[in-house]
Amino acid sequence: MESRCENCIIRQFNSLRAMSKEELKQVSDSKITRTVKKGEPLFEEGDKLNGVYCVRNGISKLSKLSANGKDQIVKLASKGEVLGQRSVISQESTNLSAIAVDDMEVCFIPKESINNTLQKNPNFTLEVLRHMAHDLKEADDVIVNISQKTVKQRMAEAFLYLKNNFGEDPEGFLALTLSREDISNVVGTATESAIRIISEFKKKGLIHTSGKKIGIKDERKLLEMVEGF
Amino acid sequence: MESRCENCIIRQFNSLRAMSKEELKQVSDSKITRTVKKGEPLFEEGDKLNGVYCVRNGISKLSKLSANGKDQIVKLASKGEVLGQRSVISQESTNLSAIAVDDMEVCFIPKESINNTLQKNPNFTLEVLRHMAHDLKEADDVIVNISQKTVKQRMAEAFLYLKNNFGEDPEGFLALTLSREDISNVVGTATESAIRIISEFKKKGLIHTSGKKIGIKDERKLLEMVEGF
DNA sequence: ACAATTAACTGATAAATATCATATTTTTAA
DNA sequence: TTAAAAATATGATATTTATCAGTTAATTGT
Repeated sequence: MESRCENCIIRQFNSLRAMSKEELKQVSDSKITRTVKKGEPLFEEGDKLNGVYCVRNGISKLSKLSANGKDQIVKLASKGEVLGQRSVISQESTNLSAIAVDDMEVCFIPKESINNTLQKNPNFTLEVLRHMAHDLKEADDVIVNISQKTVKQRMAEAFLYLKNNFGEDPEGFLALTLSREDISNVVGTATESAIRIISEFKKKGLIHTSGKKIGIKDERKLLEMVEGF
Repeated sequence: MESRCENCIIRQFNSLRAMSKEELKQVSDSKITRTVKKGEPLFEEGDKLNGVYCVRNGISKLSKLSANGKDQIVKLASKGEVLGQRSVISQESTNLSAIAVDDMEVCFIPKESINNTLQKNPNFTLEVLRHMAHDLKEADDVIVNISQKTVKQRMAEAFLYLKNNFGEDPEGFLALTLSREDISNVVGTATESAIRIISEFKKKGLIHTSGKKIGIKDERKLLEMVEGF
């Protein structure tokens, strides 16, 4: 199970690929592989992080608690994503909680290895910067979506997002199964509203469900709905 | 009017301060100072940027057009901020428009100077990274605010934000005067709703107005409103 | 396997917000 | 300076969304 970063394919998907052999070796020697059970936190809002987490398997939700007690899910991170980077870079406590949605396997990399490389290897820093630029662009899109689209449109968008990013299982259901509450926290609405819209979409033949599993039936119509037709 | 970056105090407020003398010299030689009149764009959504803009004076709104034809203002940038960085770094067209809210004075810095330094000076890259980490954190906060707070709470927050970031004029009005429409685009609501809430806040003695100028009268109560009391 | 807990669902209603219509004020440009 | 255009303002109403109350279904731990 335990293995060397140098041989880890996951690395190809994130900024660690810009590390030199030497640097990777150091990371590999200091990293700790950890499994996290569904529902358990990797870290929580306000924690001081002593390193970053590289996701090898499973999916984590990044969320922030609001004053009224509801969580808002800001991002769903899967294989290859590095979590906690922002906090380590700005040397502040995290503003987000990371909780496993699936059973996860992650590598913890102490911040020293990261900071060292950030200071010495401009390629690595630039690579991290590019990733963060991408995240920021996505965050801007989320802001516009949330404030300008209806809950129904955002729900449709969420289903398409889940299909495009996490795929479908052999029976045609979304591979990532979220609870209704998690869905409502992604979309930013009340859980009852999310459930109601799921029922409505089902009646209209846009999706089908089985237990908490949801499958997309009419992608075209969902897309039109997102666009506002 | 025209001056050398080496002597520019604005630089202290942004990542350019991490540049070496040599690098600054190159920037200074290639930069172009430009004035932008109120309402004119620095750049528009979809443009390919050939460089970044360093704000010397005035204020710019960064916004994104949504499908329903409304703008969402994602950020207000003032003296010292560098605009267009993300686009230059990720080598994509911008996802935001930058439009002058005030008369502005900006320096255009060709992307070559920036990219050169990004590749060679890890301190500079790290500095840019830190700024972007900060922006990303703020964006996350905006997402949570928009999805979890009422329009009234966000209006109250917007006024406090304007006071804290742009200050007040001698008569106690917010130094940055935005149109009602711009305010609604910051908050993410219909213009009529924004106007209605301004009237309500006025009646309740939270703010006072004179034409389009708005002044904060009861900061404490506004704060309580943001917190949800 | 089953009681207990939690999640999913539905209806009724209230609250928040958007939209449309229209009046008034302010700004702009000829 | 003044007519035209744009921005601000307010009322009436429709729509969207949240909240509360209660039911049914699914999960979990023993």
